[in-house]
Amino acid sequence: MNVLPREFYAQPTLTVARQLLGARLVRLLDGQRLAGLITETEAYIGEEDQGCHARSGRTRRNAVMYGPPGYAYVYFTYGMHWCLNAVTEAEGRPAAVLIRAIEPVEGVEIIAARRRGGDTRGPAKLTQALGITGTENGLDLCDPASGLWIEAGEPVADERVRRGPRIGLYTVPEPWKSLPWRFLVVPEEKMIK
DNA sequence: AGCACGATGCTCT
DNA sequence: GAGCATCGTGCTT
Repeated sequence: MNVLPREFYAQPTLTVARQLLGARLVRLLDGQRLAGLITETEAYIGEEDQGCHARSGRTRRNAVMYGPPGYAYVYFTYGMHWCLNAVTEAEGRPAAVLIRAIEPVEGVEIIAARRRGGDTRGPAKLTQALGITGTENGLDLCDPASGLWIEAGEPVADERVRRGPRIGLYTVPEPWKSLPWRFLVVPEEKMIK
């Protein structure tokens, strides 16, 4: 067990988003250890980022983002979905990395049962698979006692990483809408070539 | 394989 | 009252 320390999350958000690829997201649920390797992330950086939930300043919803790094920011959206972020940078600066996809590696059968077909590619799909809801908002990702944490994984080489615009920011103005702040691991089967 | 759309309810103005 | 950091379905190429 090699839990990522708070200093890791205190780094610039783009660095954290890139370095989280390949890391192991672990969830202790009903005494069972569920885990997946992170394969897609997005960075949301400060009140100046018009795609960030903190664009209009601090509210009750986004308060965790203003706190110290290494905590879980879990928000509710579209009337039915929960999404998981890791808070980054110094306390007082609202920034976080949205975890958009994982590849299940532990508790695969349980994950498959919680998610039809075991599909965990999608920010609301992985939270459903791991049983993450508003209850987990504000949990310390650096403390396994919280039941939700991230461990160091296999480093992912630059050749396997793609960057692009963040997903779903339909009404966000440029340049924020198009900044390449999304990071994803190219699937093994598509690497041939 | 890709696009369009409806579901559904919390959060903030 | 408007606006979502989405997902599943159903229909079109």
